[in-house]
Amino acid sequence: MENDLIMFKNLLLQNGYKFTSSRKHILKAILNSGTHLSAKEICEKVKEYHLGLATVYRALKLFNKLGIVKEITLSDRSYYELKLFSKNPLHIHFKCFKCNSIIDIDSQDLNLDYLKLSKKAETENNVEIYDSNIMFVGLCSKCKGEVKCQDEQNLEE
Amino acid sequence: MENDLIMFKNLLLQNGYKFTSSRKHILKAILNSGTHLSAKEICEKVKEYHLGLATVYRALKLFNKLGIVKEITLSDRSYYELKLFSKNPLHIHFKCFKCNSIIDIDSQDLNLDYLKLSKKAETENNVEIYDSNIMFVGLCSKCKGEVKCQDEQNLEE
DNA sequence: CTTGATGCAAAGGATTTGCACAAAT
DNA sequence: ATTTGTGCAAATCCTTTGCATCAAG
Repeated sequence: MENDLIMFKNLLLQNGYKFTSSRKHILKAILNSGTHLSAKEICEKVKEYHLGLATVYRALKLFNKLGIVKEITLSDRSYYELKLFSKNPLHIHFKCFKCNSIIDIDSQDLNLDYLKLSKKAETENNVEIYDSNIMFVGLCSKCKGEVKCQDEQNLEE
Repeated sequence: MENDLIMFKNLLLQNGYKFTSSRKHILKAILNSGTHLSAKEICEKVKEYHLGLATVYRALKLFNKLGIVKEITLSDRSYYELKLFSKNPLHIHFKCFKCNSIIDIDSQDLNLDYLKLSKKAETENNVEIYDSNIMFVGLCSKCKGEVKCQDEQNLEE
């Protein structure tokens, strides 16, 4: 079992939760994907083990509570991505309204600015910030020039 | 009729949409509130005119398309707030996970930083940013010290 | 063994849609 | 007159829950 998985196992056990095979498979799916997945997508990735959607949701909720994954909500769906032990614990998301793709904006520079902004907001407003989300919406580099696009729906409407 | 309303009327007409009394009432409700409202809350505010929820949703979707309102999504609900002609077209939201209140963080300073961040992301990633959302999650100043809170649900769980 | 976890199906809540009717241009 | 908008209820989609059963510690 990979190192990360062992850490997650301990984290669960230390908090009084069981490290079941369902949870292991779900965790592995998220670990291996390296991106944000919806509950349904995760269910797809582990379908060989026949886990119910409800189980996936319950596991994700738990992982979110333990800080293992981060939930990002978008219009009407939620996506989950690795948060703990991730190489990029903090990052900015960009959503293209034309092709609907979501990309991670990762630059040392931007993340630093982001962090600074967060700290400033914290002190200026006398609040305690535990988490934050930034989502930019616009046209991705591919769609900027194109007239046609993989998802025409948003254009026509 | 207020000035803003006339502008909205023209905006609708110029785009081939009708300026119906339903739309007027919904628009006024948003204008007068000065904050973010859910579809249901808006429906409540205009209940004297007996508009169906579906009508409210349809109007909000249209207003969003025309850039009149901004849709912000949170966990599983959507909220709508004035965007066009608003005094604060861009601002940072903060959500307290204890009392669930959402507050607008408005400071010249922070918004400037935010804008800079957005511009930098745009050039660095070769994308076109049309809109953006920042949401911080944590403890508001009221809840920071308190043990008890108006919404206990989130504590117990 | 004991308690927490799972599967299934049913419930829930937000949003959308089909259709006949009403209202704006 | 036409075309777009509305109301209602039904349909959808994502997510949660109840309950009997199963498996981890």
